[in-house]
Amino acid sequence: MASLGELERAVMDLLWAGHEAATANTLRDLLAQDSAAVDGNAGHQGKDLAVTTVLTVLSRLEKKGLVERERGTRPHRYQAVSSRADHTAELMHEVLGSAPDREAVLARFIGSVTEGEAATLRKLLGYN
Amino acid sequence: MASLGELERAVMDLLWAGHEAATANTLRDLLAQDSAAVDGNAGHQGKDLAVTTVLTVLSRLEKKGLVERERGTRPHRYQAVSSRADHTAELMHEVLGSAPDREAVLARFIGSVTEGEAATLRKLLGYN
DNA sequence: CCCTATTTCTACGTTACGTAGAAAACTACT
DNA sequence: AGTAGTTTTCTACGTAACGTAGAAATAGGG
Repeated sequence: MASLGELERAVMDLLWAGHEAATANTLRDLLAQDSAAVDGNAGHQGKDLAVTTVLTVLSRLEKKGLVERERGTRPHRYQAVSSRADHTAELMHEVLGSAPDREAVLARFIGSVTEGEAATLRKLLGYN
Repeated sequence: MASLGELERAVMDLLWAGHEAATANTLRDLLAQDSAAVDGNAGHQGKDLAVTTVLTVLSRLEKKGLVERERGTRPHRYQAVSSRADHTAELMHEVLGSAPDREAVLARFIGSVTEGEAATLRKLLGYN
């Protein structure tokens, strides 16, 4: 239920970028950043969307619980509820799910992780 | 691109069950199993679907690359291309993606894993 | 009080999915 | 071979999600 469309993801990317810096974005900010992304960026094309389009997407993201909106200030301020890393990790858990074969899944998962990441994981799992 | 609908997942569950046993399922098999699932099973309701419905779903799953169909035999035989565990692990990697913050994601992910699973992971990662 | 920026409402096109009828292809039985 | 039953293909419709945006309502600023 937490899958994102292409544009939704693009918007979340902008909001996530601001999440680190605890930035509260206005619609204008987002549109500006989006246009700026035209240069260089391979992923999303800065398609010069209508403002209402982005607004709609923001509303949908809010309904999905991914975005929080400050309604007090006049240009409302939008921000990601959680960091991209948190969100992604949550998604991973969702995918892993409550299958009866969780451990088998983890085994396969670990099997195809880079050595560097394996090292990171060892560190994270603590020294037994 | 590999997200499944409710019915698609139900069908995959049947096929995955057969995957272990290297069983090649015919449409009849699947329908029978599905009806059988009416008893007890909490998840999917054995809704007594039309045969064509299941066929359609199987075709879509085939197009998605999740199901392989033997066209030689007359009642075609359907089977999951990979085990559920493999598929799920793959999905997890897909979610983890090629983000620049892969390690951060892994950190969050590990943070919310049960102790039993953590132990499993340690084992899988080798004694370091 | 009026203009402009912002937000809300409403809506349309596309695609994925659940669902299945009609028809075609094939098997089997007489 | 002819007919009946089974299996597969083709086509299609309804719903929901998402990209997209116009029209209208709202709120500040001068």
